[in-house]
Amino acid sequence: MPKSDTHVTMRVVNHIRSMLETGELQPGDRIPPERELARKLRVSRASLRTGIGYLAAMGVMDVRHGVGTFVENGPPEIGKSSLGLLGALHGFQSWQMFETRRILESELAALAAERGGQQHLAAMSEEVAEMYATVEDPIEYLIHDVRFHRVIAQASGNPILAALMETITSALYDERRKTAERSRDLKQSADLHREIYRAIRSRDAGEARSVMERHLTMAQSAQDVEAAAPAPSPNGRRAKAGAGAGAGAGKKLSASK
Amino acid sequence: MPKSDTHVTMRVVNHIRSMLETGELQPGDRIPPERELARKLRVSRASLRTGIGYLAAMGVMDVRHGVGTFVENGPPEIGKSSLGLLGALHGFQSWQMFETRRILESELAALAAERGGQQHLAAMSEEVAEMYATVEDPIEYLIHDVRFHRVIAQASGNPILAALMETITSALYDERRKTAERSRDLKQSADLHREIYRAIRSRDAGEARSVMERHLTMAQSAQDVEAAAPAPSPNGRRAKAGAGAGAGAGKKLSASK
DNA sequence: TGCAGCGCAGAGGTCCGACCACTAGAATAC
DNA sequence: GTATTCTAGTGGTCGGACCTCTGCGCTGCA
Repeated sequence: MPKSDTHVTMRVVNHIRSMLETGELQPGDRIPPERELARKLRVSRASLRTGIGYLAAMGVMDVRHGVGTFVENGPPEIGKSSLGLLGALHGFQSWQMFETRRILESELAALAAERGGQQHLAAMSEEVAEMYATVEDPIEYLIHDVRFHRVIAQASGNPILAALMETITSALYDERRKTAERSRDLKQSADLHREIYRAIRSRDAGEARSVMERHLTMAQSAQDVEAAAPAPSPNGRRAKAGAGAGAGAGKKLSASK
Repeated sequence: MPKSDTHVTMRVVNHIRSMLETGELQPGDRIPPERELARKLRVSRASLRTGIGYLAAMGVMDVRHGVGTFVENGPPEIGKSSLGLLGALHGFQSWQMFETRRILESELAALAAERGGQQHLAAMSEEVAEMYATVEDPIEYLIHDVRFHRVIAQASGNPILAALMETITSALYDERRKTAERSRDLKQSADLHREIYRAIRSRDAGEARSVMERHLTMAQSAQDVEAAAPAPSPNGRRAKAGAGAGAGAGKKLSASK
């Protein structure tokens, strides 16, 4: 962190922070224009922008060119866009991301079984049905797959865990999407999701956890196999394979919103 | 985030990013002075600083006033300083953080039991001994407590999980420190840590997981009690404000650097 | 009346050039 | 030899000009 409490830019961050804590600023709210706010806080516009940029980088603010700056409204995200950079820097491996995901989601499923409400169960059921309906369309299938897992995260009642899962998942998303196009056995995958749903519905936390773990373990090995296999000719994209000493982990994950 | 590929500031981020991926920049390396780099990239110094600020906010760069800008060298950190802001924004609850920590650390302990090396076991043993030696000094004890958990995280062999744990832990650190001063039963705590160590040493993943979970559950309830009972300063809101001129998220905790 | 298009106002994005503040190491004084 | 001061270099802040984007009211044609 390049800031301390003596830095001018920190004055901005602290100001916004306190406004957040006192509820003076609510999610979705718009903050005053930069020029105006800068005058009010007695800082230059440049410094103000530094502070806002810091907050934006952390997913607290949402800056829209030509429109204004708003307090982030969507679900919490923790370092979502940073994982790619960090991965390149520290050489995160694909298996480490999968392992993390497996752990998080397994516990998420267990918690969902304990705390999930009717609306969550209904949403899960819906997504499972959609998965069965799209077993022939990998792209569409993936959408419902992601949504299913997201509902579970919400059902867990722990937004922090949900945010962490979202972080990992989005980093893995690009790779998943590449292999998704040639996925097989979506029927089998849908069956597993259905099993997870049933375990959660019957409030069986242990079962939910173990089935989720089985599902993700299978998904990982499936993807490993498909990623290692030579990329099909019609698809120009090259599977990443094991690059030598380079960072072998998440490369390009979307940073746009 | 507020950037897309057309933005000038993104050119900076992408440039650094690619230098990271190709290994042209290594952790600890210093990047050229702002004025020079700005000229080289054909962007203004202001834009360059915006990009660097973005990277710094994510823990990729380390900017030191009067010295230079470096590629972060220490262990990976994911959104460490952001959790406080996000918490204020989305209203994270203390129990949610504890729950997350319990889950992460339990699995971390299990993985450490499976993969921990001799050096990790030695370090754990060391910290346990130090804990016993400082049962009368809560402040000192806490240092070794934190270090013990950190060693386990390293021993897990999964830097992503370790980084997530660090994120949660540092967010809890402030509260922990406050109650630490009036902690009792440190002997009992040390005993539990010793149990964890022994489980890991004997490669008993299940035992390590369950003891760790027990430890953290106890720690949570202990802190809840202590935080609720003696309230020197009655403020209705979450403990956070107060003391120093600058609150800020967890800062002085890192060991290396 | 309907609506496609123009144009303006306001917001963020970029740039410049000057100056301030901090750090580390060299130069100096004791 | 050690303590102090000076200085070069680097990030931090400033303010003010100008660019670009977005939203929306106004215009003008069908």
